Amino acid sequence: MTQSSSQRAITQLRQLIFSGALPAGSDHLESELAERLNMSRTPVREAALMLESQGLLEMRPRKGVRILPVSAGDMREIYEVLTELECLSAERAARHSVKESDLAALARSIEDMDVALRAGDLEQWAQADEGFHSELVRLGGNSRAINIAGMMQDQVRRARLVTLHMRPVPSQSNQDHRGVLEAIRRGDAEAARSIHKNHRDVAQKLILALLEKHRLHLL
Amino acid sequence: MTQSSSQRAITQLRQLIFSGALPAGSDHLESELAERLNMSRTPVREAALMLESQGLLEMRPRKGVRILPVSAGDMREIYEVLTELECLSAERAARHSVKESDLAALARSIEDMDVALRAGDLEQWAQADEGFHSELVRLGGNSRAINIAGMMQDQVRRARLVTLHMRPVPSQSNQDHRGVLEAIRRGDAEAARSIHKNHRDVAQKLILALLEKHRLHLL
DNA sequence: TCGCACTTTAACGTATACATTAAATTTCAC
DNA sequence: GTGAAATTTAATGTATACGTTAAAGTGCGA
Repeated sequence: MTQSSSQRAITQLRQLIFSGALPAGSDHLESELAERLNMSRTPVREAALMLESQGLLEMRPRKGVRILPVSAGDMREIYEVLTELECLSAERAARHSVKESDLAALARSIEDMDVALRAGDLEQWAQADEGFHSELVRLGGNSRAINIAGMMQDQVRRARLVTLHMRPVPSQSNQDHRGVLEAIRRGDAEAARSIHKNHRDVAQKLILALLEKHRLHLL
Repeated sequence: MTQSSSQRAITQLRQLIFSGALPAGSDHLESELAERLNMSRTPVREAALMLESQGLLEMRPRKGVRILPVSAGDMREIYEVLTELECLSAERAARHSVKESDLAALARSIEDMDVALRAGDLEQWAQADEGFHSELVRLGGNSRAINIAGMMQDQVRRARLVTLHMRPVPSQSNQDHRGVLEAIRRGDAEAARSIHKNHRDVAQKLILALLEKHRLHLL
Protein backbone atom coordinates (compact mmCIF):
# COMPACT_ATOMS: atom_id res chain seq x y z
CA MET A 1 0.00 0.00 0.00
CA THR A 2 2.67 2.48 0.99
CA GLN A 3 4.25 3.40 -2.28
CA SER A 4 7.75 4.69 -2.87
CA SER A 5 8.58 8.37 -3.10
CA SER A 6 9.60 7.92 -6.71
CA GLN A 7 6.21 6.51 -7.53
CA ARG A 8 4.49 9.32 -5.69
CA ALA A 9 6.64 11.82 -7.54
CA ILE A 10 5.57 10.36 -10.87
CA THR A 11 1.91 10.41 -9.93
CA GLN A 12 2.00 13.90 -8.51
CA LEU A 13 4.06 15.41 -11.29
CA ARG A 14 1.64 13.93 -13.79
CA GLN A 15 -1.27 15.47 -11.94
CA LEU A 16 0.48 18.83 -11.81
CA ILE A 17 1.15 18.67 -15.53
CA PHE A 18 -2.30 17.51 -16.59
CA SER A 19 -4.02 20.03 -14.35
CA GLY A 20 -1.95 22.82 -15.79
CA ALA A 21 -0.37 23.65 -12.44
CA LEU A 22 2.92 23.11 -14.23
CA PRO A 23 2.11 24.85 -17.52
CA ALA A 24 3.52 23.74 -20.84
CA GLY A 25 6.75 25.54 -21.51
CA SER A 26 7.50 26.32 -17.88
CA ASP A 27 10.83 25.48 -16.22
CA HIS A 28 11.31 24.04 -12.76
CA LEU A 29 14.46 23.25 -10.84
CA GLU A 30 14.77 19.80 -9.39
CA SER A 31 15.17 21.31 -5.95
CA GLU A 32 11.97 23.35 -6.32
CA LEU A 33 10.01 20.28 -7.30
CA ALA A 34 11.58 18.32 -4.47
CA GLU A 35 10.51 20.92 -1.96
CA ARG A 36 7.06 21.09 -3.49
CA LEU A 37 6.63 17.33 -3.17
CA ASN A 38 8.27 17.12 0.23
CA MET A 39 11.04 14.78 -0.70
CA SER A 40 14.68 14.90 -1.70
CA ARG A 41 15.98 15.42 -5.19
CA THR A 42 16.69 11.74 -5.71
CA PRO A 43 13.14 10.46 -6.25
CA VAL A 44 12.22 13.63 -8.11
CA ARG A 45 15.05 13.02 -10.52
CA GLU A 46 14.01 9.43 -11.04
CA ALA A 47 10.46 10.52 -11.71
CA ALA A 48 11.57 13.25 -14.09
CA LEU A 49 13.64 10.74 -16.03
CA MET A 50 10.62 8.51 -16.45
CA LEU A 51 8.39 11.36 -17.54
CA GLU A 52 11.08 12.52 -19.91
CA SER A 53 11.13 9.09 -21.53
CA GLN A 54 7.38 9.41 -21.92
CA GLY A 55 7.66 12.74 -23.64
CA LEU A 56 5.98 14.85 -20.99
CA LEU A 57 9.01 16.91 -20.08
CA GLU A 58 12.62 17.53 -20.90
CA MET A 59 15.58 17.77 -18.53
CA ARG A 60 17.99 20.48 -19.53
CA PRO A 61 21.20 20.75 -17.52
CA ARG A 62 21.20 23.87 -15.37
CA LYS A 63 17.93 25.11 -16.80
CA GLY A 64 15.68 22.80 -14.91
CA VAL A 65 12.92 20.52 -16.02
CA ARG A 66 10.85 21.95 -18.87
CA ILE A 67 7.26 20.90 -19.30
CA LEU A 68 6.98 20.14 -22.98
CA PRO A 69 4.39 21.97 -25.03
CA VAL A 70 2.50 19.88 -27.54
CA SER A 71 2.45 21.42 -30.97
CA ALA A 72 0.11 20.64 -33.84
CA GLY A 73 2.96 18.70 -35.39
CA ASP A 74 3.33 16.68 -32.21
CA MET A 75 -0.37 15.91 -32.22
CA ARG A 76 -0.13 14.73 -35.80
CA GLU A 77 2.60 12.27 -34.81
CA ILE A 78 0.69 11.17 -31.76
CA TYR A 79 -2.54 10.59 -33.66
CA GLU A 80 -0.72 8.68 -36.36
CA VAL A 81 0.82 6.26 -33.87
CA LEU A 82 -2.32 5.99 -31.82
CA THR A 83 -4.43 5.28 -34.88
CA GLU A 84 -2.19 2.43 -35.97
CA LEU A 85 -2.13 0.85 -32.54
CA GLU A 86 -5.87 1.16 -32.05
CA CYS A 87 -6.57 -0.31 -35.46
CA LEU A 88 -4.25 -3.19 -34.69
CA SER A 89 -6.08 -3.68 -31.42
CA ALA A 90 -9.50 -3.55 -33.03
CA GLU A 91 -8.44 -6.19 -35.50
CA ARG A 92 -6.90 -8.40 -32.84
CA ALA A 93 -9.89 -7.98 -30.56
CA ALA A 94 -12.23 -9.05 -33.34
CA ARG A 95 -10.04 -12.04 -34.06
CA HIS A 96 -10.03 -13.50 -30.56
CA SER A 97 -12.24 -11.69 -28.07
CA VAL A 98 -15.56 -13.43 -28.53
CA LYS A 99 -16.87 -13.51 -24.98
CA GLU A 100 -19.69 -11.03 -24.59
CA SER A 101 -18.54 -10.17 -21.06
CA ASP A 102 -15.33 -8.77 -22.51
CA LEU A 103 -17.37 -6.32 -24.55
CA ALA A 104 -19.42 -4.98 -21.66
CA ALA A 105 -17.01 -2.15 -20.90
CA LEU A 106 -16.97 -1.09 -24.52
CA ALA A 107 -20.75 -1.11 -24.73
CA ARG A 108 -20.95 0.79 -21.48
CA SER A 109 -18.65 3.52 -22.76
CA ILE A 110 -20.83 3.91 -25.82
CA GLU A 111 -23.92 4.31 -23.68
CA ASP A 112 -22.11 6.80 -21.47
CA MET A 113 -21.24 8.85 -24.51
CA ASP A 114 -24.86 8.90 -25.60
CA VAL A 115 -25.99 9.99 -22.18
CA ALA A 116 -23.32 12.67 -21.96
CA LEU A 117 -24.17 14.04 -25.39
CA ARG A 118 -27.88 14.22 -24.61
CA ALA A 119 -26.99 16.08 -21.42
CA GLY A 120 -24.64 18.32 -23.37
CA ASP A 121 -21.83 17.41 -21.00
CA LEU A 122 -18.67 17.46 -23.11
CA GLU A 123 -16.32 16.61 -20.26
CA GLN A 124 -18.34 13.53 -19.50
CA TRP A 125 -18.35 12.62 -23.17
CA ALA A 126 -14.59 13.01 -23.40
CA GLN A 127 -14.09 10.74 -20.43
CA ALA A 128 -16.32 8.05 -21.88
CA ASP A 129 -14.64 8.42 -25.25
CA GLU A 130 -11.24 7.91 -23.67
CA GLY A 131 -12.68 4.91 -21.87
CA PHE A 132 -13.84 3.39 -25.15
CA HIS A 133 -10.51 3.86 -26.85
CA SER A 134 -8.43 2.55 -23.97
CA GLU A 135 -10.71 -0.44 -23.50
CA LEU A 136 -10.44 -1.18 -27.20
CA VAL A 137 -6.67 -1.30 -26.95
CA ARG A 138 -6.90 -3.41 -23.81
CA LEU A 139 -9.06 -5.92 -25.67
CA GLY A 140 -6.41 -6.18 -28.34
CA GLY A 141 -4.33 -7.91 -25.70
CA ASN A 142 -0.94 -6.58 -26.77
CA SER A 143 0.74 -5.26 -23.63
CA ARG A 144 3.26 -3.19 -25.55
CA ALA A 145 0.51 -1.57 -27.57
CA ILE A 146 -1.38 -0.90 -24.36
CA ASN A 147 1.56 0.87 -22.77
CA ILE A 148 2.41 2.94 -25.79
CA ALA A 149 -1.19 3.87 -26.51
CA GLY A 150 -1.49 4.93 -22.87
CA MET A 151 1.36 7.38 -23.28
CA MET A 152 -0.11 8.77 -26.47
CA GLN A 153 -3.49 9.05 -24.79
CA ASP A 154 -1.86 11.13 -22.05
CA GLN A 155 -0.92 13.72 -24.62
CA VAL A 156 -4.29 13.59 -26.30
CA ARG A 157 -5.81 14.38 -22.92
CA ARG A 158 -3.64 17.47 -22.61
CA ALA A 159 -4.64 18.62 -26.07
CA ARG A 160 -8.27 17.96 -25.34
CA LEU A 161 -8.19 20.58 -22.59
CA VAL A 162 -8.01 23.06 -25.43
CA THR A 163 -9.78 21.39 -28.32
CA LEU A 164 -12.80 19.98 -26.56
CA HIS A 165 -14.74 23.20 -26.56
CA MET A 166 -13.59 24.32 -29.98
CA ARG A 167 -14.72 21.30 -31.94
CA PRO A 168 -18.23 20.62 -33.21
CA VAL A 169 -20.32 18.34 -31.02
CA PRO A 170 -19.30 14.77 -31.91
CA SER A 171 -22.84 13.60 -32.50
CA GLN A 172 -22.17 11.00 -35.19
CA SER A 173 -18.99 9.67 -33.64
CA ASN A 174 -20.89 7.03 -31.71
CA GLN A 175 -22.09 5.45 -34.94
CA ASP A 176 -18.47 4.51 -35.60
CA HIS A 177 -18.03 3.22 -32.08
CA ARG A 178 -21.09 1.03 -32.48
CA GLY A 179 -19.80 -0.16 -35.82
CA VAL A 180 -16.47 -1.19 -34.27
CA LEU A 181 -18.20 -2.93 -31.39
CA GLU A 182 -20.48 -4.86 -33.75
CA ALA A 183 -17.58 -5.86 -35.95
CA ILE A 184 -15.67 -7.18 -32.95
CA ARG A 185 -18.76 -8.99 -31.72
CA ARG A 186 -19.20 -10.85 -34.99
CA GLY A 187 -15.45 -11.43 -35.33
CA ASP A 188 -15.05 -9.33 -38.45
CA ALA A 189 -11.46 -8.19 -38.09
CA GLU A 190 -11.31 -6.38 -41.42
CA ALA A 191 -14.37 -4.32 -40.65
CA ALA A 192 -13.26 -3.55 -37.13
CA ARG A 193 -10.01 -2.16 -38.44
CA SER A 194 -11.40 -0.22 -41.35
CA ILE A 195 -14.29 1.33 -39.45
CA HIS A 196 -11.97 2.38 -36.68
CA LYS A 197 -9.40 3.67 -39.13
CA ASN A 198 -11.97 5.86 -40.75
CA HIS A 199 -13.20 7.02 -37.35
CA ARG A 200 -9.72 8.07 -36.30
CA ASP A 201 -8.84 9.71 -39.60
CA VAL A 202 -11.91 11.92 -39.48
CA ALA A 203 -11.26 12.96 -35.90
CA GLN A 204 -7.58 13.53 -36.57
CA LYS A 205 -8.24 15.81 -39.53
CA LEU A 206 -10.76 17.77 -37.55
CA ILE A 207 -8.55 18.29 -34.52
CA LEU A 208 -5.42 19.07 -36.52
CA ALA A 209 -7.31 21.61 -38.59
CA LEU A 210 -8.42 23.30 -35.38
CA LEU A 211 -4.92 23.36 -33.95
CA GLU A 212 -3.28 24.63 -37.10
CA LYS A 213 -5.94 27.24 -37.66
CA HIS A 214 -5.40 28.65 -34.19
CA ARG A 215 -1.62 28.11 -34.23
CA LEU A 216 -1.93 26.57 -30.84
CA HIS A 217 0.59 25.23 -28.43
CA LEU A 218 -1.07 23.33 -25.72
CA LEU A 219 -1.17 22.51 -22.08
CA MET B 1 32.05 14.71 -25.98
CA THR B 2 32.49 13.54 -22.42
CA GLN B 3 29.20 11.93 -21.67
CA SER B 4 27.62 11.43 -18.29
CA SER B 5 28.03 8.27 -16.30
CA SER B 6 24.31 7.58 -16.62
CA GLN B 7 24.60 7.71 -20.37
CA ARG B 8 27.62 5.45 -20.31
CA ALA B 9 25.79 3.07 -18.04
CA ILE B 10 22.91 2.87 -20.51
CA THR B 11 25.21 2.26 -23.45
CA GLN B 12 27.32 -0.31 -21.67
CA LEU B 13 24.44 -2.18 -20.12
CA ARG B 14 22.84 -2.38 -23.54
CA GLN B 15 26.01 -3.81 -24.97
CA LEU B 16 26.29 -6.32 -22.15
CA ILE B 17 22.69 -7.40 -22.74
CA PHE B 18 22.86 -7.59 -26.53
CA SER B 19 26.16 -9.45 -26.44
CA GLY B 20 24.76 -11.97 -24.02
CA ALA B 21 27.30 -11.08 -21.33
CA LEU B 22 24.26 -10.45 -19.17
CA PRO B 23 22.14 -13.41 -20.22
CA ALA B 24 18.36 -13.31 -20.37
CA GLY B 25 16.93 -14.36 -17.05
CA SER B 26 20.02 -13.54 -15.05
CA ASP B 27 19.95 -11.34 -11.94
CA HIS B 28 22.42 -8.65 -11.01
CA LEU B 29 22.64 -6.46 -7.96
CA GLU B 30 22.90 -2.76 -8.51
CA SER B 31 26.13 -2.74 -6.57
CA GLU B 32 27.63 -5.48 -8.76
CA LEU B 33 26.78 -3.58 -11.92
CA ALA B 34 28.14 -0.38 -10.40
CA GLU B 35 31.44 -2.04 -9.63
CA ARG B 36 31.54 -3.63 -13.08
CA LEU B 37 31.03 -0.24 -14.74
CA ASN B 38 33.32 1.61 -12.36
CA MET B 39 30.77 4.04 -11.06
CA SER B 40 28.46 4.44 -8.10
CA ARG B 41 24.99 3.00 -7.79
CA THR B 42 23.32 6.29 -8.67
CA PRO B 43 23.96 6.37 -12.43
CA VAL B 44 23.50 2.61 -12.63
CA ARG B 45 20.08 2.97 -11.08
CA GLU B 46 19.13 5.74 -13.47
CA ALA B 47 20.24 3.63 -16.40
CA ALA B 48 18.40 0.59 -15.12
CA LEU B 49 15.21 2.62 -14.79
CA MET B 50 15.48 3.71 -18.41
CA LEU B 51 16.17 0.22 -19.64
CA GLU B 52 13.29 -1.04 -17.57
CA SER B 53 10.96 1.44 -19.25
CA GLN B 54 12.24 0.08 -22.56
CA GLY B 55 11.44 -3.46 -21.60
CA LEU B 56 15.00 -4.79 -21.51
CA LEU B 57 15.08 -5.54 -17.81
CA GLU B 58 13.07 -5.51 -14.64
CA MET B 59 14.02 -4.11 -11.25
CA ARG B 60 12.90 -6.31 -8.41
CA PRO B 61 13.49 -5.03 -4.89
CA ARG B 62 16.17 -7.06 -3.15
CA LYS B 63 16.50 -9.51 -6.01
CA GLY B 64 18.48 -7.26 -8.26
CA VAL B 65 18.01 -6.32 -11.85
CA ARG B 66 16.71 -9.17 -13.99
CA ILE B 67 17.48 -9.26 -17.67
CA LEU B 68 14.17 -10.02 -19.28
CA PRO B 69 13.88 -13.06 -21.48
CA VAL B 70 11.91 -12.59 -24.67
CA SER B 71 9.31 -15.26 -25.19
CA ALA B 72 7.54 -16.21 -28.38
CA GLY B 73 4.53 -14.34 -27.04
CA ASP B 74 6.66 -11.26 -26.53
CA MET B 75 7.96 -11.50 -30.05
CA ARG B 76 4.43 -11.71 -31.36
CA GLU B 77 3.58 -8.47 -29.57
CA ILE B 78 6.76 -6.82 -30.74
CA TYR B 79 6.26 -7.80 -34.36
CA GLU B 80 2.66 -6.64 -34.29
CA VAL B 81 3.62 -3.18 -33.08
CA LEU B 82 6.64 -2.95 -35.32
CA THR B 83 4.62 -3.99 -38.36
CA GLU B 84 2.04 -1.29 -37.77
CA LEU B 85 4.64 1.43 -37.28
CA GLU B 86 6.67 0.39 -40.30
CA CYS B 87 3.58 0.28 -42.48
CA LEU B 88 2.60 3.70 -41.28
CA SER B 89 6.09 4.91 -42.08
CA ALA B 90 6.11 3.33 -45.53
CA GLU B 91 2.84 5.04 -46.32
CA ARG B 92 4.00 8.40 -44.99
CA ALA B 93 7.34 8.11 -46.76
CA ALA B 94 5.58 7.46 -50.06
CA ARG B 95 3.32 10.40 -49.47
CA HIS B 96 6.02 13.01 -48.95
CA SER B 97 9.55 11.78 -49.47
CA VAL B 98 10.05 12.29 -53.18
CA LYS B 99 13.70 13.37 -53.28
CA GLU B 100 15.81 10.59 -54.74
CA SER B 101 18.64 11.42 -52.33
CA ASP B 102 16.41 10.43 -49.43
CA LEU B 103 16.08 6.98 -50.92
CA ALA B 104 19.79 6.34 -51.34
CA ALA B 105 20.18 4.69 -47.95
CA LEU B 106 17.25 2.39 -48.61
CA ALA B 107 18.59 1.40 -52.01
CA ARG B 108 22.01 0.86 -50.49
CA SER B 109 20.63 -1.49 -47.85
CA ILE B 110 18.93 -3.53 -50.55
CA GLU B 111 22.18 -3.86 -52.47
CA ASP B 112 24.01 -4.81 -49.29
CA MET B 113 21.49 -7.57 -48.69
CA ASP B 114 22.01 -8.92 -52.18
CA VAL B 115 25.76 -8.92 -51.73
CA ALA B 116 25.53 -10.55 -48.32
CA LEU B 117 23.21 -13.25 -49.60
CA ARG B 118 25.44 -14.05 -52.53
CA ALA B 119 28.34 -14.32 -50.11
CA GLY B 120 26.24 -16.47 -47.81
CA ASP B 121 26.95 -14.06 -44.97
CA LEU B 122 23.84 -14.10 -42.82
CA GLU B 123 25.18 -11.69 -40.20
CA GLN B 124 25.88 -9.16 -42.88
CA TRP B 125 22.44 -9.71 -44.35
CA ALA B 126 20.79 -9.20 -40.97
CA GLN B 127 22.64 -5.95 -40.45
CA ALA B 128 21.59 -4.64 -43.86
CA ASP B 129 18.02 -5.79 -43.27
CA GLU B 130 17.92 -3.91 -39.99
CA GLY B 131 19.33 -0.90 -41.83
CA PHE B 132 16.54 -1.06 -44.39
CA HIS B 133 13.82 -1.27 -41.81
CA SER B 134 15.17 1.49 -39.59
CA GLU B 135 15.76 3.77 -42.57
CA LEU B 136 12.21 3.13 -43.72
CA VAL B 137 10.87 4.28 -40.38
CA ARG B 138 13.18 7.27 -40.42
CA LEU B 139 11.81 8.29 -43.80
CA GLY B 140 8.31 8.19 -42.38
CA GLY B 141 9.34 11.25 -40.39
CA ASN B 142 7.36 10.50 -37.25
CA SER B 143 9.76 10.91 -34.34
CA ARG B 144 7.57 8.96 -31.94
CA ALA B 145 7.32 6.08 -34.35
CA ILE B 146 11.08 6.21 -34.82
CA ASN B 147 11.73 5.94 -31.09
CA ILE B 148 9.25 3.18 -30.49
CA ALA B 149 10.31 1.18 -33.52
CA GLY B 150 13.88 1.51 -32.30
CA MET B 151 12.97 -0.12 -29.01
CA MET B 152 11.11 -2.92 -30.75
CA GLN B 153 14.04 -3.39 -33.11
CA ASP B 154 16.30 -3.82 -30.08
CA GLN B 155 14.31 -6.86 -29.08
CA VAL B 156 14.18 -8.21 -32.60
CA ARG B 157 17.95 -8.06 -32.61
CA ARG B 158 18.12 -10.16 -29.48
CA ALA B 159 15.77 -12.72 -30.98
CA ARG B 160 17.74 -12.77 -34.18
CA LEU B 161 20.76 -14.07 -32.30
CA VAL B 162 18.83 -17.30 -32.07
CA THR B 163 16.59 -17.31 -35.13
CA LEU B 164 19.02 -16.14 -37.78
CA HIS B 165 20.61 -19.53 -38.28
CA MET B 166 17.43 -21.51 -37.91
CA ARG B 167 15.41 -19.81 -40.59
CA PRO B 168 15.57 -20.55 -44.30
CA VAL B 169 17.76 -18.22 -46.31
CA PRO B 170 15.69 -15.09 -47.03
CA SER B 171 16.31 -15.14 -50.74
CA GLN B 172 13.04 -13.66 -51.93
CA SER B 173 12.75 -11.09 -49.15
CA ASN B 174 14.55 -8.49 -51.20
CA GLN B 175 11.82 -8.58 -53.82
CA ASP B 176 9.54 -7.09 -51.19
CA HIS B 177 12.13 -4.51 -50.23
CA ARG B 178 12.45 -3.47 -53.84
CA GLY B 179 8.70 -3.32 -54.13
CA VAL B 180 8.45 -1.01 -51.16
CA LEU B 181 11.26 1.20 -52.44
CA GLU B 182 9.64 1.48 -55.86
CA ALA B 183 6.26 2.28 -54.37
CA ILE B 184 7.79 5.05 -52.27
CA ARG B 185 9.68 6.35 -55.28
CA ARG B 186 6.53 6.68 -57.34
CA GLY B 187 4.55 8.03 -54.38
CA ASP B 188 2.17 5.10 -54.18
CA ALA B 189 1.31 5.11 -50.49
CA GLU B 190 -1.23 2.29 -50.69
CA ALA B 191 1.20 -0.04 -52.40
CA ALA B 192 4.05 0.86 -50.07
CA ARG B 193 1.91 -0.04 -47.10
CA SER B 194 0.41 -3.21 -48.48
CA ILE B 195 3.64 -4.63 -49.87
CA HIS B 196 5.39 -3.94 -46.60
CA LYS B 197 2.52 -5.36 -44.61
CA ASN B 198 2.70 -8.58 -46.55
CA HIS B 199 6.47 -8.66 -46.16
CA ARG B 200 6.22 -8.32 -42.42
CA ASP B 201 3.39 -10.80 -42.02
CA VAL B 202 5.29 -13.50 -43.85
CA ALA B 203 8.44 -12.94 -41.82
CA GLN B 204 6.49 -12.78 -38.59
CA LYS B 205 4.73 -16.08 -39.21
CA LEU B 206 7.99 -17.73 -40.10
CA ILE B 207 9.89 -16.51 -37.05
CA LEU B 208 7.05 -17.16 -34.63
CA ALA B 209 6.63 -20.68 -35.97
CA LEU B 210 10.32 -21.29 -35.36
CA LEU B 211 10.18 -19.95 -31.84
CA GLU B 212 7.07 -21.83 -30.87
CA LYS B 213 8.31 -25.03 -32.44
CA HIS B 214 11.48 -24.89 -30.38
CA ARG B 215 9.79 -23.51 -27.28
CA LEU B 216 12.49 -20.92 -27.09
CA HIS B 217 13.24 -18.20 -24.66
CA LEU B 218 15.81 -15.92 -26.00
CA LEU B 219 18.90 -13.95 -25.27
C1' DT C 1 15.40 -34.32 11.87
C1' DC C 2 11.97 -30.84 11.56
C1' DG C 3 9.72 -26.52 12.40
C1' DC C 4 9.42 -22.17 14.29
C1' DA C 5 10.94 -17.96 16.66
C1' DC C 6 14.65 -14.99 16.79
C1' DT C 7 18.80 -12.74 15.08
C1' DT C 8 21.63 -11.17 11.51
C1' DT C 9 22.55 -9.74 7.02
C1' DA C 10 22.38 -7.04 3.05
C1' DA C 11 19.93 -4.71 -0.84
C1' DC C 12 17.22 -1.13 -1.76
C1' DG C 13 15.17 3.55 -1.53
C1' DT C 14 16.10 7.96 -0.06
C1' DA C 15 18.70 11.72 1.89
C1' DT C 16 22.69 14.23 1.96
C1' DA C 17 27.34 15.66 0.68
C1' DC C 18 30.31 17.13 -2.76
C1' DA C 19 32.76 18.05 -7.22
C1' DT C 20 32.03 20.05 -11.63
C1' DT C 21 30.99 23.58 -14.54
C1' DA C 22 27.70 26.67 -17.06
C1' DA C 23 25.91 30.97 -16.20
C1' DA C 24 25.79 35.23 -13.91
C1' DT C 25 28.15 38.90 -11.78
C1' DT C 26 31.85 41.83 -10.82
C1' DT C 27 36.16 44.03 -11.71
C1' DC C 28 39.06 46.70 -14.26
C1' DA C 29 41.76 48.50 -18.13
C1' DC C 30 40.98 51.57 -21.67
C1' DG D 1 30.86 53.77 -20.54
C1' DT D 2 32.24 49.35 -22.67
C1' DG D 3 34.03 44.90 -23.20
C1' DA D 4 36.79 41.27 -21.72
C1' DA D 5 38.80 38.76 -17.97
C1' DA D 6 38.24 37.16 -13.43
C1' DT D 7 35.32 35.80 -9.80
C1' DT D 8 31.26 34.09 -7.73
C1' DT D 9 27.14 31.59 -7.81
C1' DA D 10 24.23 27.78 -8.17
C1' DA D 11 22.24 23.62 -10.48
C1' DT D 12 23.41 19.43 -11.89
C1' DG D 13 25.51 14.73 -11.85
C1' DT D 14 27.63 11.55 -8.93
C1' DA D 15 29.20 9.57 -4.66
C1' DT D 16 28.28 8.33 -0.17
C1' DA D 17 25.69 7.66 4.07
C1' DC D 18 21.91 5.70 6.32
C1' DG D 19 17.32 3.77 7.76
C1' DT D 20 14.12 0.20 6.51
C1' DT D 21 12.96 -4.25 5.81
C1' DA D 22 12.77 -8.63 3.14
C1' DA D 23 15.37 -12.56 3.13
C1' DA D 24 18.78 -15.56 4.96
C1' DG D 25 20.73 -17.71 8.77
C1' DT D 26 20.77 -19.53 13.59
C1' DG D 27 19.35 -21.83 17.64
C1' DC D 28 16.39 -24.57 20.14
C1' DG D 29 12.65 -27.37 21.55
C1' DA D 30 10.09 -31.40 20.24
